[in-house]
Amino acid sequence: MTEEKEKSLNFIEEIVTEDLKAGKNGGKIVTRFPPEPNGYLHIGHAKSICLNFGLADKFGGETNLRFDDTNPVTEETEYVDSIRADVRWLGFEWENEFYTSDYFDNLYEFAIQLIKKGLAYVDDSSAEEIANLKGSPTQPGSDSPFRNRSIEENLDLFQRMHAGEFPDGAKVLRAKIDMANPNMHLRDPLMYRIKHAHHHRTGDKWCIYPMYDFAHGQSDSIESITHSICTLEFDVHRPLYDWYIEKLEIFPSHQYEFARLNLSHTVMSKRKLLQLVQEGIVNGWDDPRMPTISALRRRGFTPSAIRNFCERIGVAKRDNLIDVGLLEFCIREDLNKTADRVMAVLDPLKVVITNYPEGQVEEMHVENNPEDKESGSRIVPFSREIFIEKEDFMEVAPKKFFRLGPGLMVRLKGAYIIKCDDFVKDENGEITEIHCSYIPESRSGSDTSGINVKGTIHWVSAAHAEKAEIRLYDRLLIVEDSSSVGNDFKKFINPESLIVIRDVLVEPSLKEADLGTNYQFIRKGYFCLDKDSTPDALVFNRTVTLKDTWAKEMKK
RNA sequence: UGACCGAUGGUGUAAUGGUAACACUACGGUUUUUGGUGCCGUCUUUCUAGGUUCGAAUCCUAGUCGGUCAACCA
Repeated sequence: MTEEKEKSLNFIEEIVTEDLKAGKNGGKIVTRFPPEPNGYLHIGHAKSICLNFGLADKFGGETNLRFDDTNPVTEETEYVDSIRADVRWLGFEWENEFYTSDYFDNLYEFAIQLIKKGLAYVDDSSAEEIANLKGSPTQPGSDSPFRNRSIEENLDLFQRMHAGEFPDGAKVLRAKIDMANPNMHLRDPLMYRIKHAHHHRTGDKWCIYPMYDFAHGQSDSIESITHSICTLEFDVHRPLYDWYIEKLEIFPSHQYEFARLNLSHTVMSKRKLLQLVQEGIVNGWDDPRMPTISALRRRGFTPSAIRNFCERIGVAKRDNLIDVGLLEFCIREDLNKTADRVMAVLDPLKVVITNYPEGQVEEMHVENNPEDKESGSRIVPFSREIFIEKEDFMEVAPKKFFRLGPGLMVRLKGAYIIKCDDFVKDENGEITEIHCSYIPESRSGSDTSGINVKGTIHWVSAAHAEKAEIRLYDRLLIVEDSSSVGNDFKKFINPESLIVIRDVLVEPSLKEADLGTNYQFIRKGYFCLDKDSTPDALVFNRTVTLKDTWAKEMKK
């Protein structure tokens, strides 16, 4: 019985389904992911990546990775490399790797064609003059004095622009459409500008570069992209996208727009992210507080959790603000099933088990993951002196406190039940040490004591523990919707977005921790080794906390 | 004061003229050697006003609210 429930399609999948049914494009579907290599990919890009590659996967098509590199002054190879790595890490493989700059010759030829058709002209106006004549959304623009040059003159001028005869900004090539069109993008948009700049791929071959609008649709067309998917703000560009394709009489790619991802408690714009990096508010693009793919990776997120998140948030056209809690849910859901459990004590309190023989060490076999029976077990040494969390002991315990306090009993995870007999305070009234006795018959796995305890706590053996540094990460901003505070977002950085704890005590097995392996520190959250870690100085990042209903209860 | 896009629980997303549902959140219960996980349950929804129709979240009209558009950026 393969009774799979028909999952409803998003509106783009519906369009594709209909196109396929109608036999459009010979039953083929080709998409593309077109980042500009001027920054790092973030979770919003992941949504687009999952959409584009997912569509091709689902309908038997192909997806190209195309670097939209038409602006030589902002684009760099460093970004190309990081983007490639991020897309692969997310689990996608592209059919072709292309660059808009691959098409500079074609684009130049397209421009000549439009000039010859009397649909493009060279304008000597300055940027300011062009802006002034453009009008405003509510006010029609007016024609440039250069609008009616002859085809011959335009051809000559454009070729001389190409040949490098003019300085930057002296002239532009514009499409001749309609200066009074209610759509600003149709008011004789710029096609080419002069930039005597070195390009990361074409070097110094060109001194004129095409604008986005004159490059994107034609690049789609050259690659026979059937469904060109972009975000909502390009909706107003679509008439122009179609205009170029129509006038050039080339393969009719079509553009479809969806609402970009907005995530709560963070910023997503490249400009703002760059600001955080440049002003040292975070420690680079992969600072685990950033919403970039590289940061999420470093923080311990998995590709499948991110893909799952992108699936859950859906695809539609209305503006949205996704609660980062959903992303946290997705990573917990994944890691719960896959991450091995280990023990680490973040805020240690010494426990002496007074009736346990001095010098004795027992090797406890502790299961790695109760959710995965295949995961086996590991050995954790137990001895007379151990450390537990300070917060797991209270001198005066409230009624439902299932942990340690005078006379109270708990199970030490994977070991014995202990009972608190006494505790030691220093001159400040601070509890420095507690004394317990253990129940020898209660050893985990062979418990004949018949004692039932409510609480189980984690611990590490004092003589065997490793020291580590732990970095606790939390949401970047204290405001939900960063768009509500605009450029003031830096005033809302969460002061607790990063808390470093040194001298954390972790169980000895973590000495062998690998980069890229996720762990659950029992009762504390999911962690992974950070790249700053060395064999002598372990560093772990907290990916996300565990759900903590007790903490919630205490807040009431 | 123009053009375009949008509006379904707290947050997202479905329902494609025929019983408004799914996930997350919140809250309760249960299980548990993680106050984790699992399982069960509860709360909460069609922007407004007209119209078409036997029947409207869905179609039409108007309004309201939100977003986008005036870079030689993409």
